[in-house]
Amino acid sequence: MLDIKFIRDNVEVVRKAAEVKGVDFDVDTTVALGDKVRQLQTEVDEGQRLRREIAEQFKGSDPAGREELRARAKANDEQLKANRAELESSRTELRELLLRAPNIPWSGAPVGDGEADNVVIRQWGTPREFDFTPLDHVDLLEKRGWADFERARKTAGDRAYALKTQAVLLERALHSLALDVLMEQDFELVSVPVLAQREALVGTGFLPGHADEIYFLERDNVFLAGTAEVGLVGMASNEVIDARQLPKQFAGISTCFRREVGSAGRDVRGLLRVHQFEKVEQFVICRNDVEESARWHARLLDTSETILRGLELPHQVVECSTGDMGLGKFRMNDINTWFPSLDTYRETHSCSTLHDWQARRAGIRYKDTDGVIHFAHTLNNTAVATPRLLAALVENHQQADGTVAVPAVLRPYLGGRAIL
RNA sequence: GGAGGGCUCGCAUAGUGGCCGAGUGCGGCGGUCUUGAAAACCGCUUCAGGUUUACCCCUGACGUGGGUUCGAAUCCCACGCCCUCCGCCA
Repeated sequence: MLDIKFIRDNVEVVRKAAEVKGVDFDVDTTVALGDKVRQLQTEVDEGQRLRREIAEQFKGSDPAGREELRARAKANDEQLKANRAELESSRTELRELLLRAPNIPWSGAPVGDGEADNVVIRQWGTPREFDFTPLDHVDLLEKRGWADFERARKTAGDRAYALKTQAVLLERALHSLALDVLMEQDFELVSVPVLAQREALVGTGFLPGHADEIYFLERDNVFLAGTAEVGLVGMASNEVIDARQLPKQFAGISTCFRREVGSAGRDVRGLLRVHQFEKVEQFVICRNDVEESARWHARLLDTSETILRGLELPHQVVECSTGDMGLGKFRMNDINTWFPSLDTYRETHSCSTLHDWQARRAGIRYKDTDGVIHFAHTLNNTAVATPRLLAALVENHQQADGTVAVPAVLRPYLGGRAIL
């Protein structure tokens, strides 16, 4: 969400942002509606002032005066009621528009329509040369008895999976590693609720606009969150934080649910794209300062890269283009990890800076040392998301006999074993 | 699911139709005093919208929404949430 005042003062900047992000946003209508709301607000304020004035005169008036005051109050109330109703509907309409206002993207982001325009900005490691024919993760996991897809589908339907035996431990090891790395960096560990009310999803920016991608439990009027970010934003929402408590760093761990309707038929094999997965998410609330949030962006990205280096997984960091980054992002960097079976890098992490776009929706504010209240900046990045990363791990570290070499950083979580 | 109690300024509370956007205590912030600290004393201490360079000023909010009234924290209705007990349950 953008401030209506900002839009009013930066019409062309906003228009341009909508254009490069490929989103439909009517700047002129929004500004006009904003002016209308302002006008109505002034009228309502005046009507209410008059109402008060009449009430105050009432006590000191004689019976005839009181009759007159009653009549004046009645006439004023009718006008006031009409204005109020119009103000409320206009406000609602304005908010609907503002919720679809694009954040202004970073000037360094490649301008383009989508993923194809993303640019690789750095790379770590080189894809391994196998001296045997490597299996893809599905074959490998099934060969070892580490996953059962077919039976899982009996329960959960398409894209379902069940991890078994060593894969269960390996998945937990990945999350434990992520939590430990983040804890060392003073992130507060939070296991967040995954049931989310509509407001929490509006606050994060997933609604309106991405309703199709989110599971909704109609009977209870709740959604299933697609990321711990929802829970973390929800927990911070509508609060004023003491500036001295910033930055707030959270490591949110949760199960994540995604309908994947837009990707029907894509990545249907194995663990690449599933409806339910486990993720440790980095989330930061910091001051409304573009330099500070830029530093945090770099740091969140570095933490994920560090984890991947520790896991000895070749990966690329990508600068996402304006068309790929989404409505609310200022800047987005994906990390794509090498998948031998696909002969390509696939997204395993996504690091985003939202400036105050999200904080404004969710009402995340802080009181500065001078007493002024500001909307905060928020950022998020994946630390570890399984089973996709698990699939990359077993594919990259498989050996000819079907065993999997365990990177040194994971061994402490697996009883010291070097091979599974 | 059943029964009862409750929702007021960070916390605890006062306030049953105008003198209440709201008192008191605690906490927090600033100051006086002090070598420093504590104590004591003084002052400040919710958020949002409009207007404004700023100050000021105006308006709204006592869980939410409606109603009664010239006037509602206070009366009425509906809803939400919290707590306690019973039942069920990981």
